[in-house]
Formats: sequence, structure tokens, C-alpha cells
Amino acid sequence: MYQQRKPALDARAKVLKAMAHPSRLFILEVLEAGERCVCDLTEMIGSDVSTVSKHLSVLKQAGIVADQKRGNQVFYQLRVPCILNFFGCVETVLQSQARDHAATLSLVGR
Amino acid sequence: MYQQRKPALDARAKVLKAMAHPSRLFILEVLEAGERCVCDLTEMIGSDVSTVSKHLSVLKQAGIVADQKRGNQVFYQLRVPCILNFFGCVETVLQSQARDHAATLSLVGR
DNA sequence: TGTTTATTTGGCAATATAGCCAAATAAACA
DNA sequence: TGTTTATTTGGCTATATTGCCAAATAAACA
Repeated sequence: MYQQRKPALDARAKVLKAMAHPSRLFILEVLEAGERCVCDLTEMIGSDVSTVSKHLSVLKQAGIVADQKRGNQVFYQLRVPCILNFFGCVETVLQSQARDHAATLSLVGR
Repeated sequence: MYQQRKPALDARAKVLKAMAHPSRLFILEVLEAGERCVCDLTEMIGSDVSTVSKHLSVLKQAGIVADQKRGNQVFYQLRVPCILNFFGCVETVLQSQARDHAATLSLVGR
């Protein structure tokens, strides 16, 4: 049952895990508008360059972005643009949580 | 730039993180067909009950599943069914990786 | 009530992740 | 060539995650 699905689920989990970090989600949002060099992304995020570089390497390893060296710098681009439509559903989860939270608060308030 | 998006991205990352494990993805697939007790899921997965219970608690915490106690047992159900459509895009990523891998192999084979 | 069954929780060890600094690499340019 | 700029890698510490076992909790049932 599970053992049979395991390889496919491992692969999916790997992609989700690569996305599951706020800086990496931010990178994906920025790249949606077009490619960017590491220096741009670093400035936007405000972490150390080495940290941003490692985030990019995680996304690259997962096959979500591709890189291209031009001259001095390295440009990253989205390889899988649909990755961002993707969030309609995530937002549904978040909204239902917000709803529940509000309901809880109103109960507590009685 | 990033700081402004951070709260929303943190929330999204939390949901993705909760999903990013093969056993938890399996649970979501099973629950898509209907609610299940912890005992069923435990048998299907083949880990310790306590491990499965903790996976369920991660999914619950993220708002993806809900639980309901009936008599002796606890039934879990999907709260956000769209969570599984969600994977069309993930599969795209995985297929493009497979393609690249094949291309690499064919280059190596020359 | 005492026992069995289902589930959760605490605690622990192994492993993975995040983020920083410093050092290595590589291209551009004086 | 020597220097500056951009990026990656190694190394480290702090923190989080995973999965097991044992113990706690709770419902069912004899």
C-alpha cells in the first residue's frame, strides 16, 4: 500500500520541502517576473549572500529553478512557472485557519 | 520588499512544510477517498502508531485535516480537498527532472 | 472494577536544516 | 598581473525533525 507509493511520494515531498521556506518562496515570486542575479535577490532578502546562494542551490537541486552564468554574475530563472498558481489551494487552507481562529476568539470572548 | 511579504510567506511555508513528507502525503491521498481512523492509517503505513499520530498532528496543526473522536477511535478527514489537485504542477517539476536526467545519461553514454 | 483497545504525549538519539563567517573560485577591469 | 566584484563552498553552532519506546489517557467491555 504505502511501500508501493513511496518512491512517487518521496519525489513529491522533495519538491515541497524545497519550496517550504519563506525566503525560497520569495525567490520564486520574484523570479516569476523574470530572471535575477544572486546579488539582486540577496539585496531584496537581506540575508548573507552565502545564505541566499544556498537557498538557490536547494531550489535548483529540486529542479524548480535553473541558473546561467553570464560574465561576472549568475542569473536564476523559474523552470516551472506553474509553481505559483499552485498557491490558490494553500491560501484556502490559510483562510480556513483564520476563520477558525476568529471563531475560537469569539467563543473565548463570551 | 521581503519584509513586507514575510508574514504571508511564513504562513505558506508552514503549510508546505506540513505536507513535505512521504507518509503525510500518503495520508492525504488516503483521506481523499474518505475519513480514516488512526489505526487504519497506521496499518497502511507500517510505522509505529505514535509516529503516525505525530504526522497527523502536524497535518492538523497546519489546518489540512480535522479529527473527530467517535467511541474508542479518532477519525481524520481532509479539510482542504483541493490540496491534491495541487500536484499537477509538482509532477511537471518531476518530469522535467526525469527528462534532464535522461539527457545527461545519453550524453554520458556517447 | 479490572482489562483490553485506540490514541496521544514525553523523552531520547540520530539526522537534517538554517544562517553566519571565512576562504575558495572565477570573471572583469585597471 | 594585481584588484575588485560576484558567487559558491566549507565549517561551525543552533535549532528542528524524525521515529522509536515507554508511559499516560480514555473509551469499551467483561
